[in-house]
Amino acid sequence: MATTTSRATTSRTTSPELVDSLVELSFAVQAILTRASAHFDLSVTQLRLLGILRDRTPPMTAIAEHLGLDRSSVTGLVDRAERRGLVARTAATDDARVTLVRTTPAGRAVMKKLGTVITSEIGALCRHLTDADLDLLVRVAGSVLDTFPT
Amino acid sequence: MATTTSRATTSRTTSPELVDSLVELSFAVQAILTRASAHFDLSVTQLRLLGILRDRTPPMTAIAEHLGLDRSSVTGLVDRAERRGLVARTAATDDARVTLVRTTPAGRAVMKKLGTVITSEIGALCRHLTDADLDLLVRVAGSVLDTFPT
DNA sequence: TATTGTTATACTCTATAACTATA
DNA sequence: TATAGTTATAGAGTATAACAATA
Repeated sequence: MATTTSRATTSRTTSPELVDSLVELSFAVQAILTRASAHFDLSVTQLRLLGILRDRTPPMTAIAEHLGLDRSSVTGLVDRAERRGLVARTAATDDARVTLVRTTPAGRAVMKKLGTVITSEIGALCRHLTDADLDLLVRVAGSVLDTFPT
Repeated sequence: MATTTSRATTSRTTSPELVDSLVELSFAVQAILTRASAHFDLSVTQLRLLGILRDRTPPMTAIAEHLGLDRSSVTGLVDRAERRGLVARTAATDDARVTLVRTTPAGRAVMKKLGTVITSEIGALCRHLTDADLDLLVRVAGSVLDTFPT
């Protein structure tokens, strides 16, 4: 399966090293996010929710699409965040079916603190990289994400 | 925040771009793992369990340490995997308290297929990178992981 | 009829606390 | 006493199916 005798010029084999590197790196970053969020009694999903609401006030359905979740899952997610005073539901004025979600001041305060912690931990993760490697990492990661169908 | 007038020579500020790049990249990889695992009715946690057992037959406690979970969580994890015929518990001969976990042929077959899918998807994620950038990514990711206290 | 959001239900994942068996 | 593993319990996260309200 790894060896293709005749293949298009645009195709190439993917090395096991690349797969392992990216997968392990993603688990390392996720571990940082999990630990930092837990410090504020949040799950990574709650962190992502607050991240989405940082500069938006989207309908429930838009949140579901962003997170790749079913709408019913987002109902519970927002329920729990709202119960803790981190977000608030508001009715849309133009369409009575739509519920908009926004962060509360408490939610924004938590995100600000969390951002500081996460930045520090990511910095520690990369502490042995040269400045040149850091720049390249940002460029390459950005290049990957730009062409990734989210 | 970006300008620090007095700081140690070993310290440096971490750019928001670096944090965003690594976090988003990790979510992209996790999304691939989630989708690929779901294709075989597995969670990412079950995938990690099978990954650990690829070349080991560890005690329950070792699995818990590897995954950063409580031992009781691993009990349920292995229960569900065993119920599906993917792993099997065996008694250790030297210490009657210890339970060893191994993959079954069915578990190894699933992992083989999953590996193919994941490799393909990671390859697609990186399809726009040059060969030089791929090498860089592997080298930098490896460098980060080598110095990361897992 | 189609869309938005919720509810009911069920399963996985996870932790804490208490327990059993063994060392 | 200490360690390995399980059980009981509780809660978060997720999906499917059915539903109400609105478009």
